[in-house]
Amino acid sequence: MPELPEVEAYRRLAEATALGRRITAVEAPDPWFLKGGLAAAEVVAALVGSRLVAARRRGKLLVLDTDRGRALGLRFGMTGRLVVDGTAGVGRLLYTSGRDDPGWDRFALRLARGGRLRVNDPRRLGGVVLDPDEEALGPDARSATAAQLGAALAGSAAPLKARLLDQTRLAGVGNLMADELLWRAALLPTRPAASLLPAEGRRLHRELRRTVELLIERGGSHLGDLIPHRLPGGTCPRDGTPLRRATVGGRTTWWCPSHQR
DNA sequence: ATTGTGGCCTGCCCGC
DNA sequence: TGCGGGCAGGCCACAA
Repeated sequence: MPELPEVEAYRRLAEATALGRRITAVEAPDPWFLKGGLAAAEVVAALVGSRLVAARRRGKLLVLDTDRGRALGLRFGMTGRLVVDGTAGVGRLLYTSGRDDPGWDRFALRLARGGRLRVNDPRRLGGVVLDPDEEALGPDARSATAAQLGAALAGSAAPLKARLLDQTRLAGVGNLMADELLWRAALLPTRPAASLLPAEGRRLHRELRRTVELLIERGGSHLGDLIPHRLPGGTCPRDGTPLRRATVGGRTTWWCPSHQR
């Protein structure tokens, strides 16, 4: 599903194909997809006639800046895909259809010379905002320093995984990447966030950086080494131990009871 | 403030 | 063969 690696792929797609192009029209057929009471007419007034000048990402939020100072914020939920001129930002997403049904196009920008930038989202869990509050998000997981990661975990009795998923503390880690990261860092998801020893904190930061880069390179949050084994009967690909499954931080969580401590 | 829970959304998969 | 129930998780509202 769209976590940091997928949204980074969307960002690169938008940057490569849409920058410099003028917005000629806005298609907003689904009022539900416009968040915070936003009206389609407001989006039209803010964007039509302007030109896309930057494609940025913070966590799972994609921000498209225009030359008139307004910014479009796109969220992809669990099943949202970005498609520009018929080219999709990623191949497959886990937990969703492989089809590209036009009826699932929830929002689109028509671009000069006949192109289209659209969000195709079967489950409608994504959304659109104008001038998103980027400061409400924590530091981006790709560039977070060890000190920033430490601050995100400090003083918290919540499960480590819950804190990693808290987008206001650290932006970009979703459920699949959290399981992959903790498996690689050999840390139990249920550990109190503030219980990490200094060496464990350094290890978590090192594995966060590595995991994010690896999954961006592979092209998806579901392309980790643990993820294929997150199934009933699955075993740890490192040591063969049967994986455990439970709900942690409100999400289905899989881990190796042997090497994750 | 912190932490946990439930609901939203809907395509897909499993068992009957 | 069709049907119904459960499942997936990002995000938000709400409660304790």
